[in-house]
Amino acid sequence: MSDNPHRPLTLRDVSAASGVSEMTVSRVLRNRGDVSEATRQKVLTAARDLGYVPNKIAGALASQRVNLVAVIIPSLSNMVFPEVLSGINDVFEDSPLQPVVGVTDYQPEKEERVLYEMLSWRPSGVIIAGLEHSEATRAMLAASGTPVVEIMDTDGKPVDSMVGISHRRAGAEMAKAIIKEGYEHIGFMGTKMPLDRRARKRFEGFTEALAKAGIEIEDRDFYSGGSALAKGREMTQAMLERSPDLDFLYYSNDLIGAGGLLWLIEQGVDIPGQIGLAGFNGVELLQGLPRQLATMDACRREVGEAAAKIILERTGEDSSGEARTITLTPTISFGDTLRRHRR
Amino acid sequence: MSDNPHRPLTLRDVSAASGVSEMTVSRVLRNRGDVSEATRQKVLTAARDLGYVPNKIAGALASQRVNLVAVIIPSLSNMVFPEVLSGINDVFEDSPLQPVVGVTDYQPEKEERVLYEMLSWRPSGVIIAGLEHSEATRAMLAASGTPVVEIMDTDGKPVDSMVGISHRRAGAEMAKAIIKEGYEHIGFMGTKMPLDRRARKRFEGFTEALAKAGIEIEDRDFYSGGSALAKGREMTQAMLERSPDLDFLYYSNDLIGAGGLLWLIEQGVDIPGQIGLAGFNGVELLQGLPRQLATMDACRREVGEAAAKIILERTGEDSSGEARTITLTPTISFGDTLRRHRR
DNA sequence: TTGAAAGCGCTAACAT
DNA sequence: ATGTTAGCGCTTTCAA
Repeated sequence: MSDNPHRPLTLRDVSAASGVSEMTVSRVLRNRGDVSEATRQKVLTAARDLGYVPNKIAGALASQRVNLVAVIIPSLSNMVFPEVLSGINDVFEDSPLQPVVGVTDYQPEKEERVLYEMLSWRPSGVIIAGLEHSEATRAMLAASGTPVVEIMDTDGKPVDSMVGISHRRAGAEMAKAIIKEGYEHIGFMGTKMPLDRRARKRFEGFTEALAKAGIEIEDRDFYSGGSALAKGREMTQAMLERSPDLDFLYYSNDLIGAGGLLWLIEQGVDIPGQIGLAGFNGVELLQGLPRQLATMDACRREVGEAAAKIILERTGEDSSGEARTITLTPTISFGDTLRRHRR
Repeated sequence: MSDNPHRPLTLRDVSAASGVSEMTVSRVLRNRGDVSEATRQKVLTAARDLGYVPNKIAGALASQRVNLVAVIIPSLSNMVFPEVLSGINDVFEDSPLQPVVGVTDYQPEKEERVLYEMLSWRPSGVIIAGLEHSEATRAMLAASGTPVVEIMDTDGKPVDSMVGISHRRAGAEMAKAIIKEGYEHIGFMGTKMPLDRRARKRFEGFTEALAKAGIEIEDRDFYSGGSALAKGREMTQAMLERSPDLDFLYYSNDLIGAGGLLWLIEQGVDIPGQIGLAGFNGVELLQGLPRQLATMDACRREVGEAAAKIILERTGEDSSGEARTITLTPTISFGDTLRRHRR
């Protein structure tokens, strides 16, 4: 109750227990330099017996090397980012690097705080979602002295490297496909998230491409909160009551699209004849619906992998590679809700 | 190209720029001790102008205090853990603590590695999923000298604190509800994951409760990989072809249950009259299906919140509170697939 | 192959 | 209210 009952073990303890200098113990534990097999075993045994866990805080301070990579994303509840993370994880799996995740809830101020907090641990790299950041955030990224990869979007100028798709172009491609299939009366549904810049870019690309074909969106609606599937249902019903002439519904994400799809099936609507549908993201989870929703893959896993690889290559011994830009190309999957031939 | 072109800033730089001692700069930046408003401003201005970001590695080493909490979970791709995380995040939101997430993919050896890695950063607390760990993992947890909360399960003996539900009991409760509603010919479908101990405990609780009523599971099947919704569909079809007399299907998770539900609806099966269905998890995402699947909430968010609160209270100035056990009680939601009255 | 000394950037503890 | 000194636990560098 008086003296430290549980002082954490240090190299010194292992050194004492094994009769080997701290320095040599350190070498053994890091597999650095030449150590005789005999002392090696002595040290390893002592460390194991004591249950010694090295202190990376001290190690990092002394060596000026940190194996942490900051990963900053807007959300986890959203199917998309976990998949990016899993791509990152896979690439770092057999490297010394370790991702540390921070979540911003799509709030620029929170992004700023989270980044500051993470930079204070002097990570070896930063992977951050999006290209739009506060002035201060951009300044911190630029001054961080560590490779930065902005992901998920390539419509803009990165601080350093970037990996993603063009959401403008994704929206435009979908618009072209819809037009090509002969649909003309188009409605749009999305989330009420002014801060989701990527969704907005998609929408802009979409409307611009329609405009070029002389088509305008005839109805639109935005939701926030609640279960996406249920919202998709409700919004679809409401929109079709309001605008019964629509022949195509473009949803900003697959989940609300699926809700709409389920409702339309129940109503006995002919899909994709009477009404066509498309979502966005290529959510694998939805394979197994009565019909496959048309969608466009956001290349989430590939984005994560590519970003992690960039950090890896710019962190290696040689290091200092150039800033890179990788633009992935999403492909449309037509599913059963976007017909392939004109009527 | 020769001299450090980008030496990270230190307190010393801020000290020099502001003409205030390092110690006082440190005090200002941490809001500790009395500092005159005048010097305070000088320091803050200098720090901001330089773009100084404190080095927490050095800070942590010097103060022997780390505001990191290790959170170790099996998976992110699975709807359930992100929700636990978000509960944890919320509680830590306005505290100095910061969660750091590690993923084990349900592999005990990976759990061991991840824990070791995280303990080497000397976190202020550990939140780890499950009660079953390797010998070495338990030893590390016990010796960590930091509060440990094992979450999601309370069927077993914790190293320190635990928060969760009894999966045995959850399985048993569902069995009782099914029996009470008059179903007698029961099939089970789940994931082929011997390492998901919680799913297994649910299954055991389920079969034991059935056995007490003299009922045995008449068919069972397990899947791995692929889209859960699609698998639920396929397995359900296969099982009913094999065992056409079944009148109830219990699924180990909501997603495969939803797949089964969709298929049965398409087949025009009378639900819950001819066949009843239930899943597990209370996945909010599924609100919006044509029918609401009966399920049982795993209290994911609450578990995360409670665990974070335990860490918080045991980390506070007073600290050292006792180990705690919190058993949450999941409730059945009957939805539209588990009838409320006997035929 | 092994060891000794110095110091990473910060904060605790003690002056003043 | 501010400054000084020592040292956190490790690694780097240099010496033996």
